Amino acid sequence: MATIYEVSKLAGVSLATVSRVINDSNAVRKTTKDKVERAMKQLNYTPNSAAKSLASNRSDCIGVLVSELKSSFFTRMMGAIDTECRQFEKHIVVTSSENDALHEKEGIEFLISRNCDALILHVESLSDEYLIELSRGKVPVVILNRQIPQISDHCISLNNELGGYLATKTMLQYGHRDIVYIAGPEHKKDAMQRLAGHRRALMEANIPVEEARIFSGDYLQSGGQNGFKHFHKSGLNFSAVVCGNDEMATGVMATAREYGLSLPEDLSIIGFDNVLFSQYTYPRLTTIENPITDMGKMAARMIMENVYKKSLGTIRKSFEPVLVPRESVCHFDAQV
Amino acid sequence: MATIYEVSKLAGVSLATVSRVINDSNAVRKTTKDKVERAMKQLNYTPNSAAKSLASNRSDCIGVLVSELKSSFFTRMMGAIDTECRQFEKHIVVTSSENDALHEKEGIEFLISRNCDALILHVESLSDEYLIELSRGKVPVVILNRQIPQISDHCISLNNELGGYLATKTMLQYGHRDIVYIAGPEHKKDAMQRLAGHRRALMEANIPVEEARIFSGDYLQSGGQNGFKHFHKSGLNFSAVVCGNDEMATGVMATAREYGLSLPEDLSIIGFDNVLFSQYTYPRLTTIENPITDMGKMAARMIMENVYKKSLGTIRKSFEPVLVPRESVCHFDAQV
DNA sequence: TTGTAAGCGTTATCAG
DNA sequence: CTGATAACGCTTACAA
Repeated sequence: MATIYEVSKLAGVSLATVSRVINDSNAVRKTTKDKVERAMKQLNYTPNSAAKSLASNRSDCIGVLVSELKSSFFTRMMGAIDTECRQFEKHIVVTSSENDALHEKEGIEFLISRNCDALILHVESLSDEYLIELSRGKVPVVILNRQIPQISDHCISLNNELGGYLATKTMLQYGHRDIVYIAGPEHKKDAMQRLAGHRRALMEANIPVEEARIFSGDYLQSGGQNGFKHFHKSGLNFSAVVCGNDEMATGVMATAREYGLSLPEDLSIIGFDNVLFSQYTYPRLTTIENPITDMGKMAARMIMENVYKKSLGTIRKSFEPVLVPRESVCHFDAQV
Repeated sequence: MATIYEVSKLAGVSLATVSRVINDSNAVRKTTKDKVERAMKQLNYTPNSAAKSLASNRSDCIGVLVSELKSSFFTRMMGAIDTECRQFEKHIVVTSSENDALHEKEGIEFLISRNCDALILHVESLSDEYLIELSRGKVPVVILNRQIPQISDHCISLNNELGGYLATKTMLQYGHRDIVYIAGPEHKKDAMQRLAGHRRALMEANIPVEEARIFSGDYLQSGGQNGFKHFHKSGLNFSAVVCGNDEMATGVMATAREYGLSLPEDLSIIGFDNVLFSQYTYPRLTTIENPITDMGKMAARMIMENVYKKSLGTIRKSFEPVLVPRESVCHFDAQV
């Protein structure tokens, strides 16, 4: 590998000048710049990123921590981040925490020890306090999919409450009155916000909010299965089930069929997130779009702007979900 | 950030000694080791990875290039690689090429310029020649999901032919004789191997291989849709369709329903890969397992062994697919 | 077992 | 606009 030194010798200039043309900092006379560039090409020179990093105290790398790597949800997010970063020659170092606070902390330390210039975090278990503390530290942090008031300028978040509202509102508009809700885990903020939106929609429609019509699931397919069984056993009457996410919605689908219901005629189901497979279910799942790719993109842009001083257009920090109408919800009238 | 120099001063030893305890190389007397470790803890010291990298010419980072980031297939692979790497304090730098040769080449150069110690590649468009050339170069390479005879010791691959054989064999065992096949793109090796397996199964059953019963799809849902329509229009009789992958299988499912068939009674369908959503379809998709996580893990291990000289157990380089029986295939007799 | 000192390939601060 | 030269924080012969 050729070094900057060899380039400078071949071009007949000093190290400093070569460095300048590499980073096109300062003004360099066009002719010398050409000379240097020719030399670089001739030697097939590529800068050594470690040396660069050591000298400049910048790694041009952005750490991304996601709570789990296996879900397609996170993949979309990462893809968006990577695409955005590569446009500016930055790269991402990815790691995942298996969804518990200890691993999340470890992941963060790991990324920091890697000299990442900034961090994009999608964490669920870590406390607000820890994140507030972290964001006061040296490495810039963007927190995805979470709203922490004290550091809201570091946060990119989705209006989950509105999403929950929309989901239930949709059911109401389709004429459903007997609705049950399968919520995500109680310790997850987004789950509780989605549930709050559900409550608001009911109240707005003057339908009493009965706790017996709310089941606390786990955001996994099993949550939907258990939720459906729970409500079935309870003897409650219901024509529609609103789910905290798509995974649980598929669980409901599968279990409802086991119990002999046909979908969507006997039961309307709505999910949340619009994950990839929601369009592969049958009937295709009506759901609420979670604009995670846009959010990822904005996270990357925030860093480009704040850390690397690139100026891009405006940066959006709060996102609103919209309905994705498909076939898993149908009019109550159409049901027997 | 504390440096190794401050640690050495506090501990009253030389730089070299501190370095030794960090890398627990050579023997260091227990008492001095303790002294140094205490100093490190006290100063909250973490090594600067750029400096380490520059001095040692090692980055402790492994570049991973996948052809696309958005599919859940690749996520599983990456998750497995990451998990394995972190056990040895290595990390992965991920990037994606949008599935064309130019981007794949760029991605590789990008990773190399990042001083990755090794590369794990899942590429489809790049030629064998390029990869052979690359693997003769300086940075060690592992090629996932592809078999190149000249450099087979760099390759971790799946027996796709066997998978294709198993898929069709399954249909035969369920009594189907009128089978059509929707293949992946002709320029993809794995697609052609799977198809070859299909052919072998038919021949073994003394069923003539008719080219009219093979459709060339695109590995996407649309491939399944087009394939089904094609066969439907052709007037061919068929009770079973074997698909080159799961995405196309879902396309067939959706389109068959549009045409009024009920599944699986009117049509048996089998996929390939066992991607996440294949268990969310209805009926749940019978498919062939692609052990991509195990393959990813082995790729990581190969590097741990060859590059970082960790010795792990035996490393498996070739994998065999197995059937994942679910409900999308049923006995021909059961069909009307 | 420990210390000394010469790099590793850049960037950045001064002068000029 | 360009050139010396000192960092940057660590590894690694080589000595002791």
